Amino acid sequence: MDTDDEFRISPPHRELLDQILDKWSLSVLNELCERPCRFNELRRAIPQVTQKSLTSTLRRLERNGVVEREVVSTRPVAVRYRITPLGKTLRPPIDVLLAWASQNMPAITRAREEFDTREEETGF
Amino acid sequence: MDTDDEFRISPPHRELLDQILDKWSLSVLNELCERPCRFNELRRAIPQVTQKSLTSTLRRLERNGVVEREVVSTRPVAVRYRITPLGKTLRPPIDVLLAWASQNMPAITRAREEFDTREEETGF
DNA sequence: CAGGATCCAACGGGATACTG
DNA sequence: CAGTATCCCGTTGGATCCTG
Repeated sequence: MDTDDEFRISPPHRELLDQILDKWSLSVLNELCERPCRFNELRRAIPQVTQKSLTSTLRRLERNGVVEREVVSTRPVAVRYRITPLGKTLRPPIDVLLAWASQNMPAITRAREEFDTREEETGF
Repeated sequence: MDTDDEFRISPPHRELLDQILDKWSLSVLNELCERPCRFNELRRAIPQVTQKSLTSTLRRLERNGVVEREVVSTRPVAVRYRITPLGKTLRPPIDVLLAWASQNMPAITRAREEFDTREEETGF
């Protein structure tokens, strides 16, 4: 009876999604899907991200095995980030999600406007 | 040439995903996909959520048009939350995502362990 | 029952300065 | 170049008390 009552989304799943779908991860993955990038290339590609956030995002993605970090020992050092095979498998789910977002953005915008005007009338 | 260089994920998409894939939204949507629920039913169904977080989550989902709020004027009042047609269209994308998570959880767990032990060796 | 209001601690994220 | 280290602040989230 309690078979799936405790089931839900499960904290591990939740945590995983948090780590991979967070603010900058999608942009980074998007970028790395097209080509390997160096640190500052990524910064330029995603202008709004700060160095700190980019660093922690990359670390997180690396830890979860979807991004790979390769240090080229030149002078000065170069670091090359690339997507892993595991990381590539993320494309389809993400694309499905983004497709959903694109398709339903108009409906959602309308819903928001309705909601907001309803709030104004009621709230005041 | 700069055709899709500025493209990326677009803030609206990003914001949308933030509002719908956040910590509690998935659990709530999951619950409401099965049946309409009252406020305290949801609290019981998702024990870890606080009243405050549940309230704001429901408001957000309502504003985005994926959840509907119906007030039944009894004594005391009852409030019934249900998923909207738009909300139902979220199922497939979410399921794809969760399927990915389930399938790759082992690989990810391994990646994390490897990363963490590598860190220990290097860090210290 | 279904929240609103408030207080507070923790965390993420930005800005800045510095390093191998 | 690719970060690390610090400071700082705004937002998030929990806990608690209160209400129509």
